[in-house]
Amino acid sequence: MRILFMGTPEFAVASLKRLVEDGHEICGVFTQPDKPKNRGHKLTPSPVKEYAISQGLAVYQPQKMRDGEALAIVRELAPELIVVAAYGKILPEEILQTPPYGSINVHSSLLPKYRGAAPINWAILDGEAETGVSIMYMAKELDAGDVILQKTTPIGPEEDAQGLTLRLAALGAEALAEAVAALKAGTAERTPQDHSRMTYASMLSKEMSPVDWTRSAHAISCQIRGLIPWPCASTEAITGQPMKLFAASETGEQTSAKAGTVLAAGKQGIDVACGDGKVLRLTEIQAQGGKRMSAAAYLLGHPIEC
RNA sequence: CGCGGAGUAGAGCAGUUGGUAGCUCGUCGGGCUCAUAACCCGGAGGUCGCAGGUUCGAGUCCUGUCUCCGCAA
Repeated sequence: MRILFMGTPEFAVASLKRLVEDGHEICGVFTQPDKPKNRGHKLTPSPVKEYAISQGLAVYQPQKMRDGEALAIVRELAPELIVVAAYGKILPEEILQTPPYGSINVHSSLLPKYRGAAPINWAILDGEAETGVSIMYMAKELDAGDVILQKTTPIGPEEDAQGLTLRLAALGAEALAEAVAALKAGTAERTPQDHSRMTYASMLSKEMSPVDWTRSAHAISCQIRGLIPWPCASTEAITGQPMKLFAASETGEQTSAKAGTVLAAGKQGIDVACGDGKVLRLTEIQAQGGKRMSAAAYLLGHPIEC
């Protein structure tokens, strides 16, 4: 099938790659314009752009979607189908309706839950037991279109958002391949979402980082895992300075110590008392100006008395 | 040229006003113990990111360069 692909981050690369490998004709790739990122404000191309170029695909990076220019490009490319995966721009209906097969989206949640920008993170933050991917037709309202198919996967008790993103990217590519095949065969289903059950996964922000130790050990574990790789949970409870938290495990032990108290610091990690009387063991951390490292390694150079 | 921090043993860190390179852990050998992530004794392991410069002498001061990290985006 002749497909126009739109996507930006690493998550979208898996889907684009699958379409290429399945032998579809990718007539063009839309991705966000290169942005000044990192130190030194270096102009950085998106992962999708890098992959597209490596495959010799035509890349388009329109600044605006509504000034007519993007629409003109789409009409000229004349795709049979538009596939969108984490593109990061809202597309006007004129564009969505241009291809004969319409426009479909790879979304990393079980719609109607977690519409919006950060569905993977919020599924973990909320302590969900499972999540998945949805392939749906794109509608005017964000992530509200009819669903073609979904795939479900359990969330591991120690899994963080970064690892889950990788798994969902692969699962999404798999689902996308099936959906495109079904569309081509004319057997694609079309199930409207139950809009009364929809939830919205808002963008993450740094304000979500500080750990409130009066919450339960499990809730804090979810917070740590859900905010990786950005903005990351942080606490000043250990040294008085903000410290990023990358991994922790619930020990199951009970304590009567006040929430936020450091109970022990050793090879296994740093044990901190939580609000529900349980103990959370921090195992991977990053001090200011330092690298991400195991709690044990950190303690070798920064002894903690307790 | 957005602001700032850091490169020293396998890992994490210290190193004062330039003067024999240290600590904790790990590792290797030996000992103790019913046993252990415990304890005791001993050993190995570093061109101090790289390249120049100042000096009798540079981990330390100066210049350049590479890499990494935090903030900001």
